Amino acid sequence: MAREKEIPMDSNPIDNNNSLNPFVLNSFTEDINNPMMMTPSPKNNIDNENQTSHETLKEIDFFKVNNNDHNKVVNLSAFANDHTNTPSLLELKLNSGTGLNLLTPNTSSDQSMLDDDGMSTTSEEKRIKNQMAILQGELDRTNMENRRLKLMLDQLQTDYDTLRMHFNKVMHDRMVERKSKEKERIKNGGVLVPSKVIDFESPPTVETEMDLDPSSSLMGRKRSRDELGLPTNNTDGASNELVLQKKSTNTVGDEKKELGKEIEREVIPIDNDENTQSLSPPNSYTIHQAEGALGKARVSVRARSEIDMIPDGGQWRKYGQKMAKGSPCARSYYRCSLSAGCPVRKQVQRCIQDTTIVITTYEGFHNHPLSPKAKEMAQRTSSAANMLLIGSTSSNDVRTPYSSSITRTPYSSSAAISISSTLPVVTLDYTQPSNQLSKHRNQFRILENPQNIASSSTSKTPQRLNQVDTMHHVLCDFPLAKEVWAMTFASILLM
DNA sequence: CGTGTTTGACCTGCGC
DNA sequence: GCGCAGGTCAAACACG
Ligand SMILES: [Zn+2]
Repeated sequence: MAREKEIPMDSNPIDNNNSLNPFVLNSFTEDINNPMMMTPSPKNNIDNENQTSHETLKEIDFFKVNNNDHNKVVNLSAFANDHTNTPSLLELKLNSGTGLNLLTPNTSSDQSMLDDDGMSTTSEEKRIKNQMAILQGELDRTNMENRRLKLMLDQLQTDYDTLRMHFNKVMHDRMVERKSKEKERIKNGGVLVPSKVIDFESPPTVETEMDLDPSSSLMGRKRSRDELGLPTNNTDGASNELVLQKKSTNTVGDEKKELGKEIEREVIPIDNDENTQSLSPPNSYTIHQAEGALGKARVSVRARSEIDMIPDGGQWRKYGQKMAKGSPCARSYYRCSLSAGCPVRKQVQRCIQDTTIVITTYEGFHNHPLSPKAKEMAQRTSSAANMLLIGSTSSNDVRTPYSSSITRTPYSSSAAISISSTLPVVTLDYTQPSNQLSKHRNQFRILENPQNIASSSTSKTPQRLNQVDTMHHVLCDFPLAKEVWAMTFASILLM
């Protein structure tokens, strides 16, 4: 079969460093049975490219969407040189989504035809020219479409940046306000905050100390994303500064002990409008973050995976393994080995109830920039999402039926994932289908001080197990832009 | 030889 | 103080 060439569809490919997911105008739907469909499979395409690298200078994947969504998939491969002046042959195949399925004879075969005939007929030339013209027209159209999509991407990015900046500003204002309030409250003695589930559809109460104004926020210290224990997200527009409120959750007697040891972070809903949920954050969630004196942050990720080590772009060195009590599965301890002295650690353990679920818990902040690989991963789908997507079989589509739930446990349970102490854990749960989550929307929970819980349920394993079971309690939903919010939650630890 | 894994020993916090 | 369990250390080992 004659060698194929591909036409450039866009001489201005989207920068791979684009912080948004590199949409891949992926692969045509293949029709193997159609002899006219000469475009090879993606794999073959790559092979072909390797073989003819001098001809096919560049292949660009613009958008990558759900593999199951073939109708929306367009795959464009392109020469980097100016195709408009390329007299050589062309195969352009656009899939059914565009209604295009254009194919012209191979150059060589054309040439041979001409040679065979000696003198080419004018009609033949005209036919070819017509086809070229048609192709050119389609090319132009496709280029226009590419530009339009790229503009949309840029616009999205811009909007996101703007929103983030606004969010940061509001958070900062809140922070100042809350700090002063907090000082006063500490002066007067702390008040215990009971565990409570708040329904956002109910009117807010003063008692909850939650600010339900979507535009409101709290604020905490911000840290470089590169320091995040989780793989950082380097998306320029994704420096999601979330909200933090430092609470005095204890009685005066325990105050000294607890102060500086625990910070409770509350994240306020940005947008509760269902119509804008594609870019909306979870309605709300709260996060206990053990930090302060310990300087630790912790995020637990639940994802279905056959392998224990979910590829998160990080470089980890195993330093220990233990058989957790009551669990047939060993728990592994890893330390970041990207930089000497990096305090970031992670634990990997399979869930007792469902051994297909891998629970990975990250702790601490990196003291170094992340590896290019980790950054790249973060740029593409965000590292968090990348980890989370493991279980959903390779789809990068933000429209996957999987949602993540985010919750936090006031302390780690030995049943599910046991990390020392009573430090709370932020849990990203990507093991449940979204339809199981939807009913819990608009809910979040304020949990009481971990210390209080721990002391109130002393060594009661059943309760602990129960706690783990309810770890699935859904605090938010990610109907569309789950990657965005995975990044957001990953960056919680930056504050 | 550098890096990562394995694994028994050791440390620490907590409950009794 | 003792025992238990989680977490960490570090020597031995494996591997490229
Ligand atoms: Zn690190």
